[in-house]
Amino acid sequence: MIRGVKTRRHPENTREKTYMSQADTKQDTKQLILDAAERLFARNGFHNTSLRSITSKAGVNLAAVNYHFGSKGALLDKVFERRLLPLNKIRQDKLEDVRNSAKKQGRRPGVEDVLRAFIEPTLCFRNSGQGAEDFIVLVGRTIHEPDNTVLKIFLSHVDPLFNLIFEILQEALPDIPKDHLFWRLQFTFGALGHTMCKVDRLQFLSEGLTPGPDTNSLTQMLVQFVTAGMETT
Amino acid sequence: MIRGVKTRRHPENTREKTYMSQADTKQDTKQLILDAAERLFARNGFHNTSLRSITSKAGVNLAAVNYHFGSKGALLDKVFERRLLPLNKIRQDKLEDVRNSAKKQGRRPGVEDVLRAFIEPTLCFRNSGQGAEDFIVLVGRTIHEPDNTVLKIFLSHVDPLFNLIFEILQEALPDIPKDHLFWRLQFTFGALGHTMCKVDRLQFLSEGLTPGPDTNSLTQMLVQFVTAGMETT
DNA sequence: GTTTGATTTAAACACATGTTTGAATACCTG
DNA sequence: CAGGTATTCAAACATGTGTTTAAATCAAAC
Repeated sequence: MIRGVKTRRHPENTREKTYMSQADTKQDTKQLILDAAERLFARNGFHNTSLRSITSKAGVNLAAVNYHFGSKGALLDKVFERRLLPLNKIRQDKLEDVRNSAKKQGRRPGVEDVLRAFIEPTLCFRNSGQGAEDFIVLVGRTIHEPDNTVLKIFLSHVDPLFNLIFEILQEALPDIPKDHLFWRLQFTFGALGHTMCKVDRLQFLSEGLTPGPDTNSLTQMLVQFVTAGMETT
Repeated sequence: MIRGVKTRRHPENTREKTYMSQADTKQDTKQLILDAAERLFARNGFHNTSLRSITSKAGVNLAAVNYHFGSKGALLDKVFERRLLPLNKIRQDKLEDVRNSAKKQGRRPGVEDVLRAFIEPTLCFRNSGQGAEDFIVLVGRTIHEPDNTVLKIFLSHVDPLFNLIFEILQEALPDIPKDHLFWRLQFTFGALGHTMCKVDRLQFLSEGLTPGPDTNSLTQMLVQFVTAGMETT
């Protein structure tokens, strides 16, 4: 947990959950709040979303957020955690697959493989369940979040993964100076984050083109783009 | 002006500025507000910046913002306008230089030239005067701004330029499908916007490397990266 | 049925927000 | 100086914010 969460009657903090058959109901409320918060944070931003709009969308009482999560910031933390735990597992597994199968074959990891291992699960996560599209937009935006409190909550969930892909990229491209590689990875994160934000808002340019590509071809386009940028000499 | 700005005693709306020698003083106050707002919007975001923090940083009265600008949103509009008018002029001129000198020589515009004509003035704008660094961060963040009101204010200033570079890119790469080119340009905007945000916050990854490159080498790295991505087949 | 603890509820709290007001002040014109 | 306008100022306004409280409700345990 990042920020000191004010907890007095927070159920998570009572010694033991004595009555567990109430779990269903409580999980329901928590899920409803998480779902509503995810969507509203993604659409309006953290600071521009009120707890009242969240709870009214979720159909629960205003005090439920502070009761179940402790604070608005802790709620954001849980919104990230719920999706990022499984997503990061997938990305980490794929990245280490690329690394290991290269090592087994006595060669360097392929740049395109590394980038795809990171990008594909991220973009495909959109199609992985209700509300997942909102979450992807939320993440894409949080990368550029001005508020440091919000940014730190997010980074605490993705920092290890960012370090991992940076390591493997160094193995894939040992001849490119480390600081160059660092910035090329930043360019990649920028392109990916932007894609995550804009993928379902076709009205970016004033002309009404861009019928909105499917996830697979978008992934392919992005991987191709950043691979070329990463490998150029 | 984008949003309906509530104006009752707004000086800009009086028929004529009869007494012009007060312009100095008034401009002072407006400049002070613009400077403070630019910095605070960049650091904390639009919604997380209060008019009270702006006016207290500027050393002026709280009511000055509504008096001189009409509303908080109109202030943001002017913050963009002040910097974007000259910056867009430079970028447009450079882009049309590339286009025209190619046409004169009877060849297609060079992809790297096009991208550099857009990226170089943007990143170099950081070094162009006091507060310009803040503005660059502000723009980089606004690209991903959740709030539609804020986003529209920004887009109204950059839309023509985005269309121009898209046109010239199509001339430079006529064999690449239009929708592919569109997304590659989006990837480029994403990478550029991310760079604008992160250029002076070295603490992105947990390791403390990245001594912060100078603007020129960063420009070179980014242009090289996106050129390769744009040209790949 | 009574007790016990978890959860929900309506109300309030304390404070921050953008905006507006009317009087005071500053400044130029005649 | 007088007259008039532009600007500043302190105060208030109306509303929205995250959080807290104490009572009410609920479900299982004994």
